[in-house]
Amino acid sequence: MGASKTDLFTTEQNEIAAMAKALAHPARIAILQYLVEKNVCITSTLVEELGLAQATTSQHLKELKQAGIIQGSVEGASVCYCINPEVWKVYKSLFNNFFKEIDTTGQQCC
Amino acid sequence: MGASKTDLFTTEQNEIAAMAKALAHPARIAILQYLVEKNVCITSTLVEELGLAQATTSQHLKELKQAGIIQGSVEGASVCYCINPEVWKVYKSLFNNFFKEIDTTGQQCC
DNA sequence: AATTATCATCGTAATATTGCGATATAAGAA
DNA sequence: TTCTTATATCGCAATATTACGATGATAATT
Repeated sequence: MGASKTDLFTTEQNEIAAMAKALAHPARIAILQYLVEKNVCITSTLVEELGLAQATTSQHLKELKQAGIIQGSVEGASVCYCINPEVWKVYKSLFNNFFKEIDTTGQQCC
Repeated sequence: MGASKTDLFTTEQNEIAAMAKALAHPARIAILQYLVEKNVCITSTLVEELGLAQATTSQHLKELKQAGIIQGSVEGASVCYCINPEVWKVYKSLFNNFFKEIDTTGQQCC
């Protein structure tokens, strides 16, 4: 198979999973951290930064862009990427919500 | 390929990515939500709940257990799973940290 | 106009994930 | 003991992901 049975789950569950999937690679985490740190947008200094091939880096950027968490604008010959603040907030609040209530006082069998 | 080049990235980056990977499937999100809601530990009422085959459900539980976020204890013939509160907190704080500072006032090119 | 630099995309190889039926294992009931 | 119930694991098929070189496309430089 290899494909998730998305129809079995709620929209929210699928959304959270999709967001998590976008973050499920160290290179993509590294890209996001870099973009947050250098507030300024980056082209592909990232290629040098990451140590991955240009094609691979481009592919990871594409995934992040498709997830909506970053956006890119053409800047002459190069492309400038940066965090999409609104989507960033959505991610933030969704994960915050997800990890919120956990009642340790309830009975546990393990 | 299909395997990530983990050696290129920091331990933190690999950790966050690994955590995100554990959450990167709607069935696993559903399992965690169910375990949080029913504070009480569950065996495989989950199989009925999820609508996936028993083998598939077991596999997802295994992944969550390997990620450390849930733990299971044998309860006679059945197994009782529940959230691991400490690891849950680690996830919570790591994601919180990751999504923390974002300076929208900085100059942006997109 | 020709060359170079910066990306994106295509094609391909290696590996991982998802899903399920079938089978194994262990506990409890008949 | 034999049968049932509850899980885990094996083996397979379908698909997805990761990575890279090669090739395009476009903009800037010479």
